[in-house]
Amino acid sequence: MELRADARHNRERIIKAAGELIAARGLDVPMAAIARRAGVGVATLYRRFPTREALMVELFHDRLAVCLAGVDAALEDPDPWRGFRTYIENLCAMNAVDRGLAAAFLTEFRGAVDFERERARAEQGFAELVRRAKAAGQLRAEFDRSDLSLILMATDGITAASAETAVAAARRLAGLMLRSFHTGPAAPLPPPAPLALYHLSVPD
Amino acid sequence: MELRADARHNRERIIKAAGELIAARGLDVPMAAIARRAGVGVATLYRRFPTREALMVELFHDRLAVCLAGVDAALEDPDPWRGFRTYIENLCAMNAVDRGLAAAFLTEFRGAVDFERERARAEQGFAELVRRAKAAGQLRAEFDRSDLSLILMATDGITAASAETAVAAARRLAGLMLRSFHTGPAAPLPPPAPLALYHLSVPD
DNA sequence: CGCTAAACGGAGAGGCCACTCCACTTGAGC
DNA sequence: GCTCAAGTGGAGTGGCCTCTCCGTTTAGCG
Repeated sequence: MELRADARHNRERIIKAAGELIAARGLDVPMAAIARRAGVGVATLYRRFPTREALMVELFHDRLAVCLAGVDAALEDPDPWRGFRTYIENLCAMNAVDRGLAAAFLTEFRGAVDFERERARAEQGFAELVRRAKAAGQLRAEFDRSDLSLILMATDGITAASAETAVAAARRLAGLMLRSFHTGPAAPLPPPAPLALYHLSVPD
Repeated sequence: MELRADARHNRERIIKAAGELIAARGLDVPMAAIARRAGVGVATLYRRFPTREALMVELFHDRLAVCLAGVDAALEDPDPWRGFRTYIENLCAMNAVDRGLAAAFLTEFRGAVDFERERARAEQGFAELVRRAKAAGQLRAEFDRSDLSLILMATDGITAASAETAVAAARRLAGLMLRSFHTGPAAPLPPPAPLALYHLSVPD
């Protein structure tokens, strides 16, 4: 069934608003906040996306497309290690900026078949990236598929803790990981990131 | 003012319950759940700890003591690198098991002076550990104070994502970090951890 | 235009949370 | 063992969240 023009318009505004909010504030932004930012009522939001999860699938779809594009770009690099490295670096950088990106890569949606197919494709491309870098003798054999998840989750932990310095910290983390997985001499590290502590005021 | 015997008893039960719950389920367990597990009413909990933060300070105190003890133990190791390495490894391992530990190290309590003093002491001890390991030429000069926070936050991200495999993943992460900061030849890595994806069911 | 199905928004139901109030119970000093 | 301040538990309050109901508005077709 075709959506009416105004409905289609609102749908796009919702997706845009949700994307911005999730990128900035994390996955658990209230639905009401999304609706407000999109300039629609909550009912409209729920009519278009019957559950919170449905909205997430839609959002993650775009993120996943970005990841996939990154893999393809990396595969075109004639230098397998450089391809691998810049892919990891970019992924970490994007993850630090958009707090919904890692989730797109890391959550399995039971029932969203086309989403799952696309993710499988991204994983396959990444596997090829890994294979080539290993074959070139630049990526240690120790690198495991699961290490990508490890890196992503670790970056998540950093961005969750300190949003301001997240990009710098994520960059440094990526540098550390890459150095550890690289066979060659240690590459220079991105500068340390001044990570702030959480603050808690304890009243008397 | 002295607490009555029953009150003191309940206070201890509350601390015990809160510690167990936070270790297992993270920092945001409901106060009611803590009270239930301690076998007391919520009012009792709040009478003893007027705010959630007050309870946290109490809990973090113990955790911090553990960290401090670890630093002292590490300082006694005649091999500075081994001291540094095992300290990081232990910290990551403990952090993977107790989801409140990193928070103890990473949150600043305005107004809880003795807590802050103790944390400063832990940081100082760690700085000495770093100094020695660097002086021995085993820890790269690149290691920065903030990198400890980085490691802790990264471990947090991993344990938050997948509790079951957290210890294995934390171990591997620690291995990766240490390898990256070590001057010598690459040490073997802990085995990869099979990180599960998040699951989200999307209804039709 | 005018009609109507489609789309809309806001009020509200229901759940979970932190935190409080108060009528009842009990430890411990005499 | 009496007394009563100290201690207690559970019901209640108000806030925030997800998701629904329903009276009103509007796009778009003839």
